[in-house]
Amino acid sequence: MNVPPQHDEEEVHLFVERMAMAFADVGFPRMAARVLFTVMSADDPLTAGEIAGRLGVSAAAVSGAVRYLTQFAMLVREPVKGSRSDRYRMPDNPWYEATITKTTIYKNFIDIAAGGVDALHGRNTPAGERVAEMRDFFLFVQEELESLGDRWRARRAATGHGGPAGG
Amino acid sequence: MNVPPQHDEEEVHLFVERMAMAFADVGFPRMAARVLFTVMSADDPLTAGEIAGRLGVSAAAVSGAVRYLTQFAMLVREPVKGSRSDRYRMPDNPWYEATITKTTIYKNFIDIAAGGVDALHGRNTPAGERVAEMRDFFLFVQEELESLGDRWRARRAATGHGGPAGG
DNA sequence: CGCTTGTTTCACAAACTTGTGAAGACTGTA
DNA sequence: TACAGTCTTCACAAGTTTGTGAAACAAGCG
Repeated sequence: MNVPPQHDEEEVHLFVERMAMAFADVGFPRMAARVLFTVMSADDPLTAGEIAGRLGVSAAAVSGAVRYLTQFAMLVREPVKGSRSDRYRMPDNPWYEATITKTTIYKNFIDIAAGGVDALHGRNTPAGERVAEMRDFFLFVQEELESLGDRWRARRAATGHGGPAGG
Repeated sequence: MNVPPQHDEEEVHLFVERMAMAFADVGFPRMAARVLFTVMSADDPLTAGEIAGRLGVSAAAVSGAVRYLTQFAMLVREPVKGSRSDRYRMPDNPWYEATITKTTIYKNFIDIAAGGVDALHGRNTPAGERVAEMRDFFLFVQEELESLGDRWRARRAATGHGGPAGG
C-alpha cells in the first residue's frame, strides 16, 4: 500500500546516488550526501525510517547523517505531534548558495599564505613573490564569492524564479 | 656545505605544513600538497632527494607525489644533463588560477542535476523545482568562474604585479 | 502502566588511504 | 663493461573512515 510513484523511482534513485558520489568526491561525507539528495528528490518530507528504506541502509547511518546535516541547516527536522517519528525536509533557503559563498576555506588559505610571505621576506625573493601572488589570488576569489550570492539573487529575481518573497 | 639559509627555515617549513594541511582538508592529496609547497617556498628548483630531505619522508613518497603533480602541470620537471637527478620547480603559469577556474566539478554537478530534473518531470513538482534551482545555481557559478580568470588578470595588470610579460 | 514503534548511541569490523622499505631500473662515469 | 647514484615500482603495514548490529532510550496507545 505505497502511494503510487509520482516519479520514475529508478531514475530518481540514480540521480540521488550519482549526485551523492559527486559530492563525496569533493570531500562531502558520503552518507550525508545520500540522505540529503534523497530528501531533496522527495516531494514530501520523509521520516528517518523512510530515508533508511529508500537507501537500503541502517537506521544508525541515517541518524548520523541527519545529525551532520542539521548541524549546518542543510536539512530541517520537523517534529510531528501525534507521531513518534520526526520528518525531514529541505530548508527554504538554498543551502548550496550558503555553502559556495561561505569563504572560510579561502580565509584560511589567505591567512596561512600571509604567514608564508612574512617568513619568506615579502616579495623580495622568488619564493616570496610566488606565495604573495597566490595569497592575492585567493583574496581576490574570496571577494568575488562574497558578492556572488547577491548577483545570483538579482539574476533569479530577473528571470522570475524563486519569486519576490517565498511563501 | 649548504648555502646559507636565505629564509627562516623553521618559519618556512611551518608555512609548508600548514598550507599543505589546509589543502588536504579540502580533498587534495596530502603528500602532494607537502611537496608542492616545499617547492613553492624554495627560491631555486629542488631535486627529488632534496624534497625528501626537507620533508623527512621517503623517496617513494616524493616519487608518487611528483607524478601526481606533474600530471596536472602543478609542478614542472627539469632534466639536468650531466646529472642523474632531475629538478622540480613551479610552473610560470599559476596553477591555482587554473585549478579554481577549472569548472569540471561544477560541470559534473550540472549534468547530474539535469538528469535529476528530467527524472522528476521538470519544475512541475516540488522536488523537480528544487533540483532545477540547484542546477541553475551551479550553472551560474560555473559561468562566473569562467570569467574569473580574466578579471583576475585584468586586475593584476592594473596593480602592476605579474608584469606585462613574465620571464 | 507496560507494550509497541521509532530513533539514538556505542563498540566493532570491513574497506580504503597512505607512506615505508626493499628491490629493480635507468643513466652517467671510469 | 662494471659501478655508483638516483628515481620508480611494489607488497605490506599502520592509521583512518565509515556503516552495521545490538542495546538503550523516548513517546504514543491500549
